[in-house]
Amino acid sequence: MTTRASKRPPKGDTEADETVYTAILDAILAGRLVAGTKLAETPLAELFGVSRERIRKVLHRLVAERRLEAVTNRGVRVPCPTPDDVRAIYQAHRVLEAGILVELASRLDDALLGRLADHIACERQAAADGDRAASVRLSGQFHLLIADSLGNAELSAALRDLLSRSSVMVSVFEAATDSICGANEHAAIVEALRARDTARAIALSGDHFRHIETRLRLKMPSGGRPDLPAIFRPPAPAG
Amino acid sequence: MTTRASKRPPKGDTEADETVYTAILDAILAGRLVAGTKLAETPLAELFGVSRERIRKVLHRLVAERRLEAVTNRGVRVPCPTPDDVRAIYQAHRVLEAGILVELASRLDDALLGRLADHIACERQAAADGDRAASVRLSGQFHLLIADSLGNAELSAALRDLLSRSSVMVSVFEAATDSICGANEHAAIVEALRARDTARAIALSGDHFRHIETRLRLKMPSGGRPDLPAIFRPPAPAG
DNA sequence: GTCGTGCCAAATGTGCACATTTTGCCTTGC
DNA sequence: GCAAGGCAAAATGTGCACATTTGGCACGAC
Repeated sequence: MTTRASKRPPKGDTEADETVYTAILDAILAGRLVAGTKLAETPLAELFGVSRERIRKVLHRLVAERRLEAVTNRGVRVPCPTPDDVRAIYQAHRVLEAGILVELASRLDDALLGRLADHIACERQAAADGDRAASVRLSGQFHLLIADSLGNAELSAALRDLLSRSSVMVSVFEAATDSICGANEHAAIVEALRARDTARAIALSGDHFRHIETRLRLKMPSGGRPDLPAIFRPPAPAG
Repeated sequence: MTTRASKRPPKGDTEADETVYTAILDAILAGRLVAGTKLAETPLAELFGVSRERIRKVLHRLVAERRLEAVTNRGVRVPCPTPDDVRAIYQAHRVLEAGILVELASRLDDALLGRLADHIACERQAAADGDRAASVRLSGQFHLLIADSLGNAELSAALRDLLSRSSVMVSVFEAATDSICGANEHAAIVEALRARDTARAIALSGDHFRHIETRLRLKMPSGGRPDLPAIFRPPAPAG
């Protein structure tokens, strides 16, 4: 307490890190940062009004979390996922949710069924109101709700990590704007759970993801940008 | 090209990063770094003969990957997982493998069944030879083999991330030394897959993980160290 | 005798300056 | 006119020195 207001914020730097980190991450997740964009350190430092070292730290953290890609001496870029990459993420989500449904079926209670029903009611309400943004958000949260129901932090974290990567939210948005009937598919899954028909719940969940995958595959290759890295990549093993 | 051999290796620094990173990570995974150990920067820098900044970078990377825990201005420590944490990881693995088995059942072929049979043969051979280390290694690789069979890099990475955290390898070692009959349980799972009995395969897999969990729960609380952070943590929600 | 307070050493966090690499552009030769 | 080589500017990577915080320890008060 020798000096009141020192030259610079003496302890608020930690939140400065968080501010920059959150700003960049939000920009990635919201799709404002187009895939392939290079994030130079100096402009970011000037933009946020912080030192370049601080930007470097945040950027390296995002690289470690696989939110950004880094090349030595050539800076970091927003990853440019190929359609196959996105498909792999949806497939991984499908597999994970199948396992979650198996576990969930063994410890289903009325309280959980009620929460799922409430959520679907919210989804339908948003759809009825024509609130596209809310519909998309609730549609994604349905799967998180299922995962979180197990109360396993590792599983929840793994799923969130999967979803947050490769600008999936944008993809979901693209897919959901076509048809907001997702709530019905969600309701069918819950109904199968209520009937203790695990196999049917898994099958419905799988169909649900395959629907999204199909819509994505129809949309993604027709993107406005050339997506050269994907074009010149060796052909997918068709598996 | 002004000076031939400059003061320091001009380009080998990247591999210096990898050397330090690998050394610390290996020490964590192999259990040589006891949980709760503090990793100060200065001693590590002197030990590896590199600058403190390099150590800092590696440490922060490990923190971002959740291999280490960091507290501001108080350095980084090796995480001290509670028995509940370890149990959660095994539960997550169980859930994930259930989903993998569902997917695997829909695209099973003789080649894959053959590879699984070969692997189990290796496991039994190692058990017959009394090679404990090989048995443990092969036992863990069985689950990785199943996951990798789907050819989904995201799933494989998620599983490896799950396994590598919280010194699971040590736990597996502890559990497996009790009884090396794991190969038989693995064989039963493969047999159910061959019979196209997905439900049975999932049930057997679940039992397999529950066996390990049970052994762990019997062993872990009796550890030699006090494990105070775990002791003074609020009681588990018994769920 | 024990508790509270103030100071000192150590460790962490941060900004800065320099070394190295990359890349776009200019010059030069064919 | 075109291509190849080199040069310069910019951007990244790194070590260093300093500021700040933490934890322990000693001294003094009750």
